Amino acid sequence: MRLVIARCSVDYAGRLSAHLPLATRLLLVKSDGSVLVHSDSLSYKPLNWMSPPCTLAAMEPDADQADAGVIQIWRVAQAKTADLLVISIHEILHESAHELGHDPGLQKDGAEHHLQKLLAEQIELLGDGYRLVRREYMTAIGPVDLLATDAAGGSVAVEIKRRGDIDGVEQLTRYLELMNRDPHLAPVTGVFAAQEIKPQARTLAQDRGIRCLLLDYDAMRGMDDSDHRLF
Amino acid sequence: MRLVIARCSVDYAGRLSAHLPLATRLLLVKSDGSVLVHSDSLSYKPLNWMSPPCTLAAMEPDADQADAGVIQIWRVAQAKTADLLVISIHEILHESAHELGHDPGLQKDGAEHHLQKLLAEQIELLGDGYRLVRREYMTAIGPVDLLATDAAGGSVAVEIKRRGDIDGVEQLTRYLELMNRDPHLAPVTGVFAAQEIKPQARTLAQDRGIRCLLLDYDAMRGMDDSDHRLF
DNA sequence: AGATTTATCTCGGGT
DNA sequence: ACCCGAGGTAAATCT
Repeated sequence: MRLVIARCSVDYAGRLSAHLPLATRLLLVKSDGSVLVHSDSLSYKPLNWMSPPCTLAAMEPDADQADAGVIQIWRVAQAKTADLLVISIHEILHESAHELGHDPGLQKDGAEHHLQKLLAEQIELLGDGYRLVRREYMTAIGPVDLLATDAAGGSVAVEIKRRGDIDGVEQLTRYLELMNRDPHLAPVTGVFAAQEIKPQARTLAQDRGIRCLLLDYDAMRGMDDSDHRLF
Repeated sequence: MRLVIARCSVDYAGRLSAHLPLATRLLLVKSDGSVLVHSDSLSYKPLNWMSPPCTLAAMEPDADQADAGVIQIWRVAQAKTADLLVISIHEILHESAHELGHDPGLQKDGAEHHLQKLLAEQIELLGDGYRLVRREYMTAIGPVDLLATDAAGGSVAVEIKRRGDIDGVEQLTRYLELMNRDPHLAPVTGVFAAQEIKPQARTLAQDRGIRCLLLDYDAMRGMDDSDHRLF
């Protein structure tokens, strides 16, 4: 990622044509080549930008442009469409480059993780006498979301999804098959917990003796006060 | 504007709750207090953000957080709603602040101007024998987009819009009324040219003897080579 | 992969 | 002030 603070003007020609007069702005060049032009205020979205895939070419200004005070031209072209972003740089006030690495962050599995955390804290939602053994219980083929014990002390594997689909049931089935080979755990029963369970998934689960549990996210959040005392 | 490259995790609690695991990201603090969290790829929009008006408070981590490697906590609170963004900073790799000044903002009317320029160059789209008199022909109540003459030498006033609406027809009607009082110009006929003309506008125009002309922006751009030699 | 729906939508214009 | 619709919509989800 490259950060450049520069006095520049910007022209965009594509689905519409737009122009940004000369001013000091942040130019943000991401590692995929995309470019964002940000001002110091108003809104999370850039004044102008180019989405990947695109190519950035830094060019020398021609005589006219140099006379007008331009020291460098950035030409950002979309790979597929004819969209073109041209940044005329008059002065560079700051420039730095940084290696950020890949970002693991997706808020999607954040929600699923949150659901997992909430159900771990409210394990009684599985039924009376249930107790949590551990979250992310590791097996040879991957972590089971929750491992618990029922009132009789039997092992229970819980797979948590935001939307329960057939492949979620298949996944849990593989875990159960493996875990039931372990004499320390067996017999292990399964619970398929999700905010929404598709009819096909429910049918498949019932056919395999897996219990389905609908989760009420809002109610679970309401029970949990950690949202209100977040740090 | 403050730029911070930091290893951090992010929690957002508001209309939804989301979590970003520990990774290196760009934290962008604008002068209005708003905060943007950007990763190095994918999308022009931040992974997470807080819109103004909001307040940013930098806090010391508590004992547990310090043990987990947190060196600073940013707490960004929305002024009106209960939205809260918490950034747990583990390491700061870069930090700089910059004074950008006010941004004059985006000129979006560029499309209409571009359309005017293209139609002026391709005035034959109005019909055979048409010739351009001038762009932005000045009248007492404002400039008419194009003034032309038809094959018979009669005056033609052209109003250009991106989306042709009723008020565009009204505007042209006022121009025509005024110009037809000028013995040097009269009689003046009207052409309402737009990429898209609303049915109501078309009906009104026809009722007033104004001709409607649909403009094919892409075709007109294709005819014009100045797009290809933009800089 | 293409179509459809959502969004902490944003942003403007009109009433 | 609220309502409505477009967006260089972008991005997630469904088929």
